[in-house]
Amino acid sequence: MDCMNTAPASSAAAGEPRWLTDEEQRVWRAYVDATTLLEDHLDRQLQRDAGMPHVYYGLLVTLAEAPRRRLRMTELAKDAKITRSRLSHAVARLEKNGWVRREDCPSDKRGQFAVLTDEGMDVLRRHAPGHVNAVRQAVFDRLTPEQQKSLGEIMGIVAEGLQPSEAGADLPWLR
Amino acid sequence: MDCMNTAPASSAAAGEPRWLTDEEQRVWRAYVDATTLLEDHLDRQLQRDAGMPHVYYGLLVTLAEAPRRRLRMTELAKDAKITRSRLSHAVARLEKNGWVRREDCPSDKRGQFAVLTDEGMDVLRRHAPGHVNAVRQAVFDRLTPEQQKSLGEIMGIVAEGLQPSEAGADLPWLR
DNA sequence: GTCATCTGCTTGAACTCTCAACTTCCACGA
DNA sequence: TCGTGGAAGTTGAGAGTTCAAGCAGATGAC
Repeated sequence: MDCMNTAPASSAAAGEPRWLTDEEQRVWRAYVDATTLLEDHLDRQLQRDAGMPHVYYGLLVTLAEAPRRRLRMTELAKDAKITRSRLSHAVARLEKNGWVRREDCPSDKRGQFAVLTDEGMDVLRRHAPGHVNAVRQAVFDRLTPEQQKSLGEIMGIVAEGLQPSEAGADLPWLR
Repeated sequence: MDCMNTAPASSAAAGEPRWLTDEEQRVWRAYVDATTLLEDHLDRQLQRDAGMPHVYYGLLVTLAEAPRRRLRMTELAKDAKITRSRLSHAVARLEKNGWVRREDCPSDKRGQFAVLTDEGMDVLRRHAPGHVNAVRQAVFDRLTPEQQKSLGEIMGIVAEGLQPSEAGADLPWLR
């Protein structure tokens, strides 16, 4: 049985679901395979060379790009597309490494800044080339310019659809 | 500083790395965001409705598609693009749920089959519609046919490049 | 002011994943 | 018939993630 494709013998109560066609299924399989392999590949590369998983590296990059190399926890979580809980644990770990430090927010006593330390910046500088290289080899070097453009558009659309409403985030009454 | 883009002040020893252009960077960011959000979304949906993460669901699907609903552990790991270790743990868990059972391989005493049970099949039948629906909503309903085709091609290329040499797997002397 | 509610962030427990052994068995050559 | 090396699979410990609960400070109604 093909559980993405074939309709079950007896149709479900909630109306016949729209199964994936064979072609859609091939696309989906390719997507799942590629993302699994790639995330695994990058995690392994960064873990080996820089001693942290890909997500953590992304956090450091985001901080490096932020003004004064600091971001409120919630902001950082939003940028990195992870939960605040996950971020809390992650920052705790990065703090142990000395790559990030927490600072209290003066204007809101509940608030915390995650701040990239100089040491964290160094780690980034040291390992950025290796990471970029891995990304290049796995993705950009294999795609034509048109495919790269396409990929960007497609992923933009998918991300857009899953964002907790980026646009209109300050217009909650419209949701 | 922009650690995927900007060259550091002092060039690295191993030759100047080829940094990502602004455009490449936008594409990569979109990719990471979309895949993070989507995997998270699917994990959450399946965890809530079916009580298992997306990867585990994928294992059940793969087994369901296999002849006699069974696959050698190594085969299953290869199909699902995960390590044998990870699979071992996963199957242990699925076995506890009664969705998969292990069987000895008669021709190779080291070998194990993972077999999808009837109960496992039922779980799949019950929750396939919800999952397909989630995938549709997040991906296919948002893309034009051309974009879907593109996505399939691109992901195929990326996956191909990261496979432990699918083609030539039986020609190890060429590696 | 004060109470209820909301927001920002953290915590601990349960679960999952990784990595490096380790066990068992197969294959093959001397 | 031994080894010896490789393959199949598992294991345990440590790291990472999730989920629900929790605390403390902000906010708004009255």
